[in-house]
Amino acid sequence: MNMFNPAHPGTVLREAYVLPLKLTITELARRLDISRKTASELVNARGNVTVEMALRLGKATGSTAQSWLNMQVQWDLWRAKKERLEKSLHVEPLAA
Amino acid sequence: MNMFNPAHPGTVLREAYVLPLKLTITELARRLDISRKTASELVNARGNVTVEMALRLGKATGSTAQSWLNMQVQWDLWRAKKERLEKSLHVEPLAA
DNA sequence: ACAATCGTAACCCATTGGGTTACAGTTGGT
DNA sequence: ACCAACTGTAACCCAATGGGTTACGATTGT
Repeated sequence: MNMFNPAHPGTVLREAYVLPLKLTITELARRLDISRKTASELVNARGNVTVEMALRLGKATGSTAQSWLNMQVQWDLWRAKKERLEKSLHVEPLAA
Repeated sequence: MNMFNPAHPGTVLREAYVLPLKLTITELARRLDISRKTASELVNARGNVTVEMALRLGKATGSTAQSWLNMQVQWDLWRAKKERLEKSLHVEPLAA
């Protein structure tokens, strides 16, 4: 469970849309109505997919905002696992 | 699709754990190893479930961090829909 | 009744999403 | 071959936010 390195949502965006459609960062930014900086960060797997960005991506790709946010969640959890973050938390069970 | 008002993850936490187990905010904070303030905000449906908080909740409840983050995502999307956020975004489709 | 404990407001700080600007590299037209 | 237009990104800045500490009024128990 949760075994494989999930793709960053920005990577999915690049491989499924930007590259096949030969979109430039500038054109992507224009379509999504965001700055070129934000577009650049996104497709280069820096920066995260926020709720608003997920809505933009859903609208622009015809898929759901859900799916983009889920990718982000998978990515975050994978990164947390790599950093052994969970083990570092000193948490006690709630049920007695 | 996405029809009903989802519960805030903090509300789920309260109704499924805090109330039945008669946990105080103070005790909850102690178990999760967070401040009382953060615990209070969480169970009162203010504040969001971050990745780290989801890991804490997963550990403390025996469920997955995933499920807590999914609740947060549902909540966020629901709120965005209520605020008609999606319609306010001027986005053009990526596919020509 | 008073000491301890409770939940929360006030305040502060570090992080971060995202825009604007600046800039070096590339492209295309003449 | 040159120069104007455009590309992607780094530098910088600001607003929003997660979260801790402290302060404080309310509640509890002995």
